[in-house]
Amino acid sequence: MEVLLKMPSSGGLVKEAMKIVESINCHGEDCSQEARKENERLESAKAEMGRVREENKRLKMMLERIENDHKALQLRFFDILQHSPPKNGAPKDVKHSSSPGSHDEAVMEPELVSLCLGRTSSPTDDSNKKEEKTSINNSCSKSSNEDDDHHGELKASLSLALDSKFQPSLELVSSMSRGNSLEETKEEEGGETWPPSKILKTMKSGGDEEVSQQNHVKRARVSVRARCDAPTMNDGCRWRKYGQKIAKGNPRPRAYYRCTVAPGCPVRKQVQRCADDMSILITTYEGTHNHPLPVSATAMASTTSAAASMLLSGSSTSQPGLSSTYTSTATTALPNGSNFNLYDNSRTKLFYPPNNSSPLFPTITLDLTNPSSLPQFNRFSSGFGASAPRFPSTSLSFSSPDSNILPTLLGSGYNGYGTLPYNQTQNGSLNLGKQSQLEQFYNQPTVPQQVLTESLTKAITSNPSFRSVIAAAITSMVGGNTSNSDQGSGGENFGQNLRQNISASTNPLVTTQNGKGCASSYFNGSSSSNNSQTGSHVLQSPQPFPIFKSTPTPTDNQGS
DNA sequence: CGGCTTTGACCAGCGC
DNA sequence: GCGCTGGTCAAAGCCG
Repeated sequence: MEVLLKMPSSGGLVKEAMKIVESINCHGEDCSQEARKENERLESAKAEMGRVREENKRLKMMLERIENDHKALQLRFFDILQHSPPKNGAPKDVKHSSSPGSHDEAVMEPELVSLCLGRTSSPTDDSNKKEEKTSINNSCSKSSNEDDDHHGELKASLSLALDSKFQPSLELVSSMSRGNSLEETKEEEGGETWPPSKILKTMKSGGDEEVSQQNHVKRARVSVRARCDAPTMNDGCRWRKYGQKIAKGNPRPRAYYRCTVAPGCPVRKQVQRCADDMSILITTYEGTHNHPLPVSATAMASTTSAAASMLLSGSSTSQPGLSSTYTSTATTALPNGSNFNLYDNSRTKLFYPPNNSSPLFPTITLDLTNPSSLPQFNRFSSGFGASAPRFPSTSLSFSSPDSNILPTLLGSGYNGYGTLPYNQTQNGSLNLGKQSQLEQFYNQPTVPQQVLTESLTKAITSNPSFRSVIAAAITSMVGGNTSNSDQGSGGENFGQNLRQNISASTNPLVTTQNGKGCASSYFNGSSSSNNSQTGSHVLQSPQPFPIFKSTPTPTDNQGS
């Protein structure tokens, strides 16, 4: 693995070394001059290595600091649990969320991956509304907890893992639920966030407890913009269309789909063409799968989960009065976008739209249409269609040109909550969104590649299941588009190498894709949307996702 | 026949 | 209260 990770080395060190090796073989009179030059190169290489060492040291310090933060948060979490009166045993659920009832669900097929989009609540009893305040994420926690009981299974919960290192995330949720967020409180007291009352009725009458567990949880919407000629994106899940509407401001109808992989799965998606560019398909995902996902669906699920987690993390930490050590220092100068710091160097950061007074359904947008405009953080997504957004929208860019961001990301402790294995650097994971950063990072001539290599090697080898997860994630980022030679060699090679060698490289997204990718053409230019949405940040992936290929959906639900 | 799509109706939230 | 809009339901029809 280590060798594989080192393969993508594309930076100056390797080149320098090659040149030095070449110089050793030189013959003739120019050798002395050449040798002098090579000496100089050697010196510069040494200097660079020194810089790398310093960087390494810096990263280690950062990691230490994050671990300390984590421990503090963990202590704080337990402290809060002890001091707050238990609500129907909810805290206990947080700690030990595995229950006999959930066990069956958690026992998954080896090729299934449990993915949680956004946050979930406890799958225990939908009538215990209060319990949900403290048992958010339990459903995913269970999966992760079960993971411990089923080593070797290809499972990856993209939400809260019960690894102790994830505890701070629970604290964040807990803190938020205790009333630091007015909106959240109102939401919870109102008792209706998602699904709507009708759905609730249906769920209750239908006796599907799994579905109703997700009530009252602030839910992120993850909107994916991608060029796609097909009616919908093939994200690996099975969807059933249950409605279609003409949305205001967009002549194209909006189609509503429901996940049918499992009978009671609450996950919905909305599909709509962009009003300004009909070739852009906007798919908005809502909810959390309450069932194992086929591997083919993990790429999208992991992507959306990562985005949702990022969004939710940001939204939670931005709540005024939040009794968390996580504070927002993100600066956004939107919409002009010249200043957009996702993170600072100290703590988990959020990127939250300035206009976030009522984040009932915060939306995060993954803009996969414009990988070429990396410095553009101000690419505003229309969110969903061209209609005025009902909810504040957050869009982020996966592709920051700032190489400094990666060390921050890698050690940012972004495992705030809504955690994903991808986010857990210190837990041997890598944020999916950061994956792209990583690719960029690799392309920087001065990056400490060895540091990264070691970190990644450690991360990957420390967690067997993570190997498969990262493979799926990387596959989703780079796997399906090997033909795009102009997309940065380092990261892509990295992904390819991983994809070819990691055990879970059987991702159907890779193996079955037939070149009908919808996102093969990139959006270049800024005409894609009028996107006047205030405070939107766009997640842009420098790599098109292989999932955006034609879907078997026979009918064109986008109308014409 | 089962699963899916289509489509008009219905409902809830929100702003005026 | 009314109208607008988004979201969902459910009957009807289609399809393999």
